[in-house]
Amino acid sequence: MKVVLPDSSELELPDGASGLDAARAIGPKLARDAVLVRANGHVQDLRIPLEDGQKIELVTISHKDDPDALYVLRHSAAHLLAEAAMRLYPGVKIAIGPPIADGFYYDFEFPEPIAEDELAAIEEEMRREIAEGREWVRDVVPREAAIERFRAEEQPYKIELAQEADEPISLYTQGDFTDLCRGPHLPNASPIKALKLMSLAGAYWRGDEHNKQLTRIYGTAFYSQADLDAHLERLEQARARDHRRIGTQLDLFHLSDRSPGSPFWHPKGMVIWNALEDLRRRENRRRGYSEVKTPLLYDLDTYKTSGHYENYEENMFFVHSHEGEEPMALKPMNCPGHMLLFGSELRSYRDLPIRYAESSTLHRDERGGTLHGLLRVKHITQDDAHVFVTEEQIQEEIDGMIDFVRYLYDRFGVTPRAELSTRPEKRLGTDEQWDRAEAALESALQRHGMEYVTSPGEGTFYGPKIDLHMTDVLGRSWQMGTIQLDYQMPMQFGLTYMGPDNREHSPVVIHRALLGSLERFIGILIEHYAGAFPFWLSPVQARVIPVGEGHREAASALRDRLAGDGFRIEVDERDETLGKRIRDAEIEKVPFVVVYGDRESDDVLAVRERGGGQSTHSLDELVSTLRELAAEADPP
RNA sequence: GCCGGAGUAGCUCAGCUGGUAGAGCAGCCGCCUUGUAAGCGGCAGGCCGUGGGUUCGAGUCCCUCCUCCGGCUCCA
Repeated sequence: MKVVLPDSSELELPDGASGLDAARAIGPKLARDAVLVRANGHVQDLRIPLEDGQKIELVTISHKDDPDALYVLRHSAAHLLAEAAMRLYPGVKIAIGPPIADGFYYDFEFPEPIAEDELAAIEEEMRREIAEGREWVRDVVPREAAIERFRAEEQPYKIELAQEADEPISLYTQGDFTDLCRGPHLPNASPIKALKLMSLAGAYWRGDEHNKQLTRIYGTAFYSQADLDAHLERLEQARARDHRRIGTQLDLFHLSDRSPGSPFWHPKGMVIWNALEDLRRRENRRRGYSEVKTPLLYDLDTYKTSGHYENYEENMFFVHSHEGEEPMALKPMNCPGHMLLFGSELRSYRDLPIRYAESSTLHRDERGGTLHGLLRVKHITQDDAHVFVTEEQIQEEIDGMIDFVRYLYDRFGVTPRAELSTRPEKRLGTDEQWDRAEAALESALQRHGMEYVTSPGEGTFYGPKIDLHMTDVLGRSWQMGTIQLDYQMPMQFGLTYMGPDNREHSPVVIHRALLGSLERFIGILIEHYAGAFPFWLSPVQARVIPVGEGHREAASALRDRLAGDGFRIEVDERDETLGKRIRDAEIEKVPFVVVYGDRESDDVLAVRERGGGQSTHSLDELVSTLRELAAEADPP
């Protein structure tokens, strides 16, 4: 048979030859260094027979940054981990151990719980395995043989997996350890030049909290120690951008045991908060939204009608009044209030769409262990709105919202990942309604050139939705905005409008938060900018530093002049050296520093930009520069 | 909620196997009078998260609870 190499040349091989055979046919070095083969673009174990006419590409240890090469390396490292665990902890049950974005993990059920300081010994054992020259042997066996084998080894999780795996079942053996595995794997362990076990965590079998909790060991591996070092360095740098750290450093907010999950916003943090509120309010007004304010507390009947009492009760705060028997509950969402508001008057089709916007505070009693800085809080402020439309208006309305999304996120130079979630199996409404609703969402995404992934079946029971996601500095994905079509809640509240046919119709409601929660959005922004906010968002936009005591008056006058133009200006007249005050301004990421001494006047100002660039400008020039930058808040 | 880790000065962190708490930065007070990323000296600052236990003695060991961190689950 023949296979085609990347340079389009053909290689003649005996029938049944594997990727490894192909490598050997080309040269001994390639045979030694190859880690996997891509056959017609698909990652494949080197031991699997190639097929006639396949285009093959041999990937070697020199492709150390190739995602597939790292994947195989880490997958094999996971098997070494399992082998080490089996040797050090007799009786351990092994579950699954895949490679992941930055490494790998393996889930175990240990006879006794293990502690983090035991990882070092396991890691040492893994190194020993590598030093001993582990090789992987691939076997393909019938299901029953695999089950029999794992039954003999008393590995219940593997038995369960073998019962479900597609036949034929492949097994990989290294040393005296055999694992049920799809592969591919390295031919041998020698390419694993650097590895590190990172952490220990609990993880439920099959990701279901009703199942037993297993112990997960996370690790990572690379083709070189330098790559591992670089990876650890990247993690360290990411920690420096963590919004929790920057929030403290820049005096933006703090969190307290006195009210877990509820940030205390400091004056400087409030500047950013208010800038976002201004943006939200101004754009809402431009786009036909009406701002409303609805109560924070409602009686239980309201939540029973909305369905929250039944479906969301464990996340709600209940409060007792001295009056009345039943508790009230703090709203976890604005929708019930907006339903009641809509229902408070008789509505005509001529009134629609009605767009209620509100950014009041929501409270959600999140499960312990899930809170995270500003990114997961109990005190939530959304740029929320509920839009009541007729079915015919859905398309246009969604289209406007996607345009709105683009406008908002472009302000910050970020691109959220959009996810379209379509009809789940359990759902309300007719197929025709779902067809139209999904089409409306999809076509709006397409029209605005938004990239998106579709998640079939992930919509809510009451309608499809578009979610917007962003990634934090630790690589975790967070939901930001959401646009959800809802046919049900208006009906639950008995909402109607009078149609042109003089009959009552149910409106469709679109739940929509575009930035999502302001808390979360600001958290992501802090990390995105690493605290160096663009001028229009900067808590302090310029700091004036008088060189000596004699310049304080002039510096204050300059501050007053610029503040009078609406800029946020401080004077740093502390009794510190100029160098120290410059340094502090840099650390605080102040966009402009104006040094004022004997050489300066209104005609000649010494302006230092964040990062170090220096220039001289007249006051008028400076003001017009600042004006231009401030206008970024509201571009045409 | 679950697994693992951790709570020491405003912040970042030391404090080995139990013997009465320490640094840097910040703060305050002086000196210096500053020209583009840390001038010098001094002072003050702690219920060692909470409650209990072991011990002659607990920041240190054990238990409870709270909170935080990394995961898992959850996240209309």
